Amino acid sequence: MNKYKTHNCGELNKNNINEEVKIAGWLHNYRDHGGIIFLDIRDHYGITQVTIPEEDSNMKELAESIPKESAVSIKGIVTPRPDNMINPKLATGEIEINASEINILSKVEKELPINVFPETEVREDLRLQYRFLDLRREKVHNNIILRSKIVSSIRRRMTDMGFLEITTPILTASSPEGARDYLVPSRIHPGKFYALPQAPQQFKQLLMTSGFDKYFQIAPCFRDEDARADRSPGEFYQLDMEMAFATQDDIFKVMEKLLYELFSEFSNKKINKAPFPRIPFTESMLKYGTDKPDLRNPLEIKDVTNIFKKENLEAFKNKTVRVICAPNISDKPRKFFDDMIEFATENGAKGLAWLKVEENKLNGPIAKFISEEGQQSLISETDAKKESVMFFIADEENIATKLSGIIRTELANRLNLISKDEFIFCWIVDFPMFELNDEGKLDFSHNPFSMPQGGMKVLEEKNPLEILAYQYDIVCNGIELSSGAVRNHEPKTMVKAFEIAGYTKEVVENKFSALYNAFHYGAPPHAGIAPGVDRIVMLIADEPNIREIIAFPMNSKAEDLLMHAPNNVTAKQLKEIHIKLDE
RNA sequence: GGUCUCGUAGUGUAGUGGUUAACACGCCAGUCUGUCACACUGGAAAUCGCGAGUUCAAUCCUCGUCGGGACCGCCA
Repeated sequence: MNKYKTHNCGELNKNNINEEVKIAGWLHNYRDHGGIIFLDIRDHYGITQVTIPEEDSNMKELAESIPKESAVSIKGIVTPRPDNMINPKLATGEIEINASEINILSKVEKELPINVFPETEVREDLRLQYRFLDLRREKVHNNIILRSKIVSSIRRRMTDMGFLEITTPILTASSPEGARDYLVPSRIHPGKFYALPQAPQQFKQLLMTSGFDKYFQIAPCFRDEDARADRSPGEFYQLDMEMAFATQDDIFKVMEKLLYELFSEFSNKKINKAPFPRIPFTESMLKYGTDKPDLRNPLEIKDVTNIFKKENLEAFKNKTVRVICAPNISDKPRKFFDDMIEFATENGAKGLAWLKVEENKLNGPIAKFISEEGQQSLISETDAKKESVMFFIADEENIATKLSGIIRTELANRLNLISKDEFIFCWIVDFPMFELNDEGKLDFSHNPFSMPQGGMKVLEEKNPLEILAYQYDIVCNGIELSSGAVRNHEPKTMVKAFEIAGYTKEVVENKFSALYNAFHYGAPPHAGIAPGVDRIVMLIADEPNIREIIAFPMNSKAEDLLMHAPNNVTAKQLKEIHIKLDE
């Protein structure tokens, strides 16, 4: 028999009545009724109520002396609760343990800095500083359990589909592209550094070249970039996967099966079935004003630039004009529209004109500047029904696109148009291979390792800005879970692509020497993707902040308040790794 | 790096140019044999983040500073 317990706190029921048992856990709550004392003992599995026999005054005194959240072990007889005292909220609600022995295993010696129960709100830095107490609280505790189950489900499903989990190095070489690296100084090689991988990108491509057909890994990734509510500073996990002799559709098929089944396993929300909609990048930017659209939002953006070219509206002249038509809101109070205008201007819009749709005409502040023909065109272009309201965004094209997206989301939120019990996945496809950077020079718009659609031929013949890549994102409810791509496995095409982006052959040879070299020895065509595990868990757990689904998260300034990282190291340690501090 | 925002008992909040700084949870003591967010009675607990300024008087107004958070930049 285990020294501390025969059963956990979630499993005893009326089948155990009259058994002598031991449970161990934390003193969750305490109710002293004078004659009778109730102790709630909580462990990872549940809560069991313990009663203290009235006649045993020593035990009563002992029980009264235990501070909440102390660790205890209790021996006693399982007894049925009186019929009218059954607690349906507890799995163990039919029984209680009549204590015969109480052992205090570890006492709480100070006042608790945060309430474990009842679960009141606590400021976040304090929660992180006392994460071991915070994690006892039901909500976060359950999130961590959920995360564990999701991760093991992912492993099982990937393995069942024939993928091999292969781990790749954590100490590797700094890579020139992308995010800032975390550097690790080398002791043996003065002045040289390892880097923590931003992703196992090159390793997984090398694995494909090594003849492994389907690879995956729950991969830790490290990027020295600032945090966001949905983005951990420093480190995060990806479901990294890659397939050899595979096309975009092969990746989509695997991910659609995985994501649909995974989300179905852990959520009761409605999920769209495969195939997920494939939306070309340019279409997404126009219709939704973003490359990560929330398809729960029924509002769509239309381009009406051409209609306004013929109209005499100064403010819209020579601008890109986009319209969002929201149904059944013409009876909203004036304040609703004023607030929307305020929101729009706060986000950088020059204004937000709006028009009510009436019987075959438009009504509102700018209606008099639009011809009857123009009004008809607007109504038919947006397919507007009576009592709709059209919102207009007019600006330089890029800004109009972005603003329309922001306003589309805000309108849907304020009008409560977004269903809370639905997951809608989609693919954004056909990203451009190149774009102009701020200095007006050509650069890779996403991943330099992506295969251009059409291969070497289009690189040689087409206007670079018109070349599309086999580059795709998977998006769910407006959250980008991942980018992926069919990789460029041909050395010559790689060199050409880099040349267009202004890099010499030497750059490819030196900076990506492992891949570039390997690809000369029979690299298979391959493709992959790497959805963020943290974001998947956030979506399923319905948590808006990433710290709620990570056991020991850093704060937004990339500090671990529990372990005090980063911290100072000794002069000796620095000397060994040949580092002099610049102060 | 920038913008916004928050900082008041252990915790979460309220509040005011002059107060005994309020409420809830927690804590301590007491009453109660059936509670399970027990109830009831009483109590302890706050240099109102820190510094400077304005003022007869600052927790409150101003400036600075420190700390937390959100967003922008950044995240191939």
